[in-house]
Amino acid sequence: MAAELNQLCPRFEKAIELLSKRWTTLIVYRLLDGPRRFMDIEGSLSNLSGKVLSERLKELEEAGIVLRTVYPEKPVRIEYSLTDMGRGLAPLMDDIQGWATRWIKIEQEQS
Amino acid sequence: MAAELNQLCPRFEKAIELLSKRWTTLIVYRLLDGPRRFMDIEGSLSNLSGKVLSERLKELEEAGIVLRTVYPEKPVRIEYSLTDMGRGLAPLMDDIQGWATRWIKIEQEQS
DNA sequence: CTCACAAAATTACTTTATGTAACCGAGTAT
DNA sequence: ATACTCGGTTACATAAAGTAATTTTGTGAG
Repeated sequence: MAAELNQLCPRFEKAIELLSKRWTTLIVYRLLDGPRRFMDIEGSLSNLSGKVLSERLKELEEAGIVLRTVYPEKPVRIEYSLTDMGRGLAPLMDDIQGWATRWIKIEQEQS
Repeated sequence: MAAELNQLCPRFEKAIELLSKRWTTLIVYRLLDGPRRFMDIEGSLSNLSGKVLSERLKELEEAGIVLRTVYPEKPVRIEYSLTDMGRGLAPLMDDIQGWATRWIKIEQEQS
């Protein structure tokens, strides 16, 4: 019956909703290096299917994080890049990297 | 046929795998305020089911992020709290909050 | 001890999200 | 025309998450 005592900040909630979807963070991470084509992203993240990549890119474009650019060249070329909003996620990635380096242990196979 | 050109840091990958699971970040966020009981976490995050909360807490405990403490009181009390590793995620949360405040727009209902 | 109670977890079942692979469509090259 | 590439979708199969009932564990009442 009682409402939640501690409401979350709606922006924070929205951000989490976006970022904690499977693959989203890794796609953004890949795009931090620069613009990439559909194929390149798909090929660089194993187990990521074209179907889901397509969905995620649409969501990210809709959210203003990713920009889709069509280059009308010989074979038309489509590139995905980060907007300022997307590049604003860089410090976040650094935090994750830093935290992971400090705390995550990778298990070596025992021979 | 060709292997991926840019391998991800395994620690980074592991961190993302942990943190980008649905609910994980929000559970950790709630625990940043201090220890909480199962019921309290469940009640404070709408749509989070007890089943998944149970799974996530086990994963987080396994990963060393969350500590489960049993207090043998009148009705036994079980509290979940963050370890140092878990508290190490605080800056990340702050970054997300900062990014969200800067970039996320919340749509108001039009009357 | 047996019964009832409460919180923490689990189980069975339904719904949603993701993975797989085949296919479409536009543009080029042969 | 034929075949090939890239971006994208569709149909179908599997895995993850939501719902609600149930079990477990430990208390206290009788």
